[in-house]
Amino acid sequence: MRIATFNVNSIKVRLPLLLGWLKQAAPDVVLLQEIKVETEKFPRTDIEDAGYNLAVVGQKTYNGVAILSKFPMTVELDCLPGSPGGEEQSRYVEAVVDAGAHAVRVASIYLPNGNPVETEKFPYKLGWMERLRAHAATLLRHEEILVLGGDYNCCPTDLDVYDPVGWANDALCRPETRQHFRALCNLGFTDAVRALDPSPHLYTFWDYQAGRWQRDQGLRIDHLLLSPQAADRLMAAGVDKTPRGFDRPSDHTPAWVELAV
DNA sequence: ATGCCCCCGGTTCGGGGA
Repeated sequence: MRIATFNVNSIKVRLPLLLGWLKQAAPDVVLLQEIKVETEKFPRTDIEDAGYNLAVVGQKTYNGVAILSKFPMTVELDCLPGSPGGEEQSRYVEAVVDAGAHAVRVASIYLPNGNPVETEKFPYKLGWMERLRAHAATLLRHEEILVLGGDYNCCPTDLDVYDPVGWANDALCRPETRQHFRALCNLGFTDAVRALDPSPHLYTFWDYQAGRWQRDQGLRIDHLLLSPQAADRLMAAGVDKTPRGFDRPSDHTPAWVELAV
């Protein structure tokens, strides 16, 4: 089973690119972020015609996540548990994919950016990361094949940034952000892409500005975290850079894992 | 040093992204 995560930066604008990529890459499960559309306005039939079942948690203008699956799936959660005042931002959807002999639990995650760090946005991000860690700890007790994938808005180490010094005080690279990400991993998750490829320039995001893509000045912020049961089945993982080079691209490109399921 | 570019809503500009 191949599972990919892709921040599309607007499903409306990216629909042709996404459909072309789905046909070419043929992933079994796709975790989408930043669909930027209300649930009712998601281009459902286009995706279903491409052979995928759908779970959509949208909102107007910002955020929004979805799960595409060639296998039947059951939606389990449409927000991250533990929000103090209810969830107003669509950043989390979780489902169980029924692959016949095995069930695979997946979540599509759009973690808050957190900039500027001197505003309330940064503590909001860290609080969200703490809630994610708490929920992930609960999920691990099920001992399932589990994949938490998405845009984590976190560069785990300096190896994941084209200019670590310049980005040191950014919310994506701050020590607190990295500490929270490590705390999540240290529950027992495997950062699949990094586990199989220690090389630099393993980026998943390149800013539209300043020719960052052309210069390969990117960030690795999209991750697929595997439970021990999923990691034991890890066959391959990587970043598919091709969609970033297409016309009218997202600023992100997909990361993917292949599990022996 | 700053902004570059892109998307959104709904206008020709501001908010947000990372």
